[in-house]
Amino acid sequence: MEGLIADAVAPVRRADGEASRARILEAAGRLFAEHSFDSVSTRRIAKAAGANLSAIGYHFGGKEELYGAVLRRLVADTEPMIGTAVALLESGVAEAAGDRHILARVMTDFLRGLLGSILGTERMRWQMALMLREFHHPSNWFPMLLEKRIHPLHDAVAGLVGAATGSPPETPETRLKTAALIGQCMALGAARRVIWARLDWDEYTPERVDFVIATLTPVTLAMFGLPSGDGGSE
Amino acid sequence: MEGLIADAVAPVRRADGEASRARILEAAGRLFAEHSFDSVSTRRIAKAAGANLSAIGYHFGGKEELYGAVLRRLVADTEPMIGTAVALLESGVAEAAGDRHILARVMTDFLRGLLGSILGTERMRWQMALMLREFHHPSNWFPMLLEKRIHPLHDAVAGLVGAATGSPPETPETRLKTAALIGQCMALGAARRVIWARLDWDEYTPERVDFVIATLTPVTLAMFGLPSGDGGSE
DNA sequence: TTGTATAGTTCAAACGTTTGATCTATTTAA
DNA sequence: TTAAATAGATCAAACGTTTGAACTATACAA
Repeated sequence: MEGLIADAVAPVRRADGEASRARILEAAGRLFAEHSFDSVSTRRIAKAAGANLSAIGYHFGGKEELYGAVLRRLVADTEPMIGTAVALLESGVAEAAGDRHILARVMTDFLRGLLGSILGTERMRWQMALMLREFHHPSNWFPMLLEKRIHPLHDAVAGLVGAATGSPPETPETRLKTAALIGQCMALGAARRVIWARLDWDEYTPERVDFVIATLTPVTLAMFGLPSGDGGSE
Repeated sequence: MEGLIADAVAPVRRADGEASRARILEAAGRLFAEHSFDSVSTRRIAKAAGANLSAIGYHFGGKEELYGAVLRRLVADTEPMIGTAVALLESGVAEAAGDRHILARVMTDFLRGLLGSILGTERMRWQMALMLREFHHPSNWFPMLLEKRIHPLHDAVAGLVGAATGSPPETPETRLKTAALIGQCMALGAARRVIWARLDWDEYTPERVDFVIATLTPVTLAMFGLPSGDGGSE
């Protein structure tokens, strides 16, 4: 306190401290996604993380703050994927300049990226479950998710949908179609057990994810009147 | 006990017994849908139902059995709607005999019925939330839901999708497209808070539900190459 | 090189509360 | 009198949180 300006106070920190904090964050994320906030006890998180119960209070302050840290971590984790998807959408729509074949390719690439992530990546899968739970039962952090994840992605996709339907991106109709498109993709992840039951699957293998993408891309293109890759008249 | 065959044993029951049982079932359904099974305490259910705590044990046996009764009630409640939807789909597809304008009308009617129920009916809304929770975190009653609700509806819709795409209804492709179609409708209910945020709404009024149906019906018809009502070439 | 102080971290134990379940009256209508 | 139904009390277990004592690694003075 009495020191003037301690130069670069040195974030020394014991190695184990940061590691156990990370393990708790990871275990809490998976558990909060699989079950709900109230259903998961701090003891269970601590046991799953191989950490002591009091480490939760020590590192995060309490259960609520731990949940907030999980959501902030989710936003940070999905930043690269969402960021590049948004960038590709915006540049693709601009580059297309109305060319429906280019728009179709942009849509195809977007679908492959989104569905591949939602269905294929194990980490993305439970993070998506966490977001869906926030949609249904918003917590104090829902506005943050809305601002940092939902709005940017929907705005970018609305640009594509607007270009494909010839409407401004900000109209209610375009926004609704956009939400239906993204919602359809998330539904394939959320209702995956139903899909597995219908197709006699027991998991999403990479081949099956490819099959989903290959099957649904043409119908999604058709939704917006975009030409499919195979034939395609202007 | 000593009576021979007590004629029509008479479901005499005290008047209040059946009523409080029903109130508990109703309150438990709403609470289980809004929160999760573990998050809702029997005390909270009893208070919400205006019943005594021991009435749960008396009428249902315990919390687990109460949850099962809620799901069985859900199946019974949705029987009329699902039943008529399935019947209309099957007779409509048969009647169409390949006529794409008739198929378009069948699809339009189906969408109006399903979206109207999912988005418009307050009761249907939380029952849908219950089913979505079962999809993500199946309980012992998930197979029952699958058999009585999912498979019948999906089979009927697959008949329509198959007729529209010219494929047999039982192919993996048709079943996947069917799941995507139904999933899209359920997503509009599950992610309703996101949609409200995007469209600056705070609830689903009947007019807004009509707007959703009017906006999404044409794109859904386009998904399967069915003619929209306005123009529509054969 | 020592000894001591300090900050970071882990740990077992205990806190007061709430959980689902159960039990014993008590009330009510037939 | 009888059986259905409610009310209130009680139980062990689990809940989130807090505590104080340990342990570890660094910082500083001798």
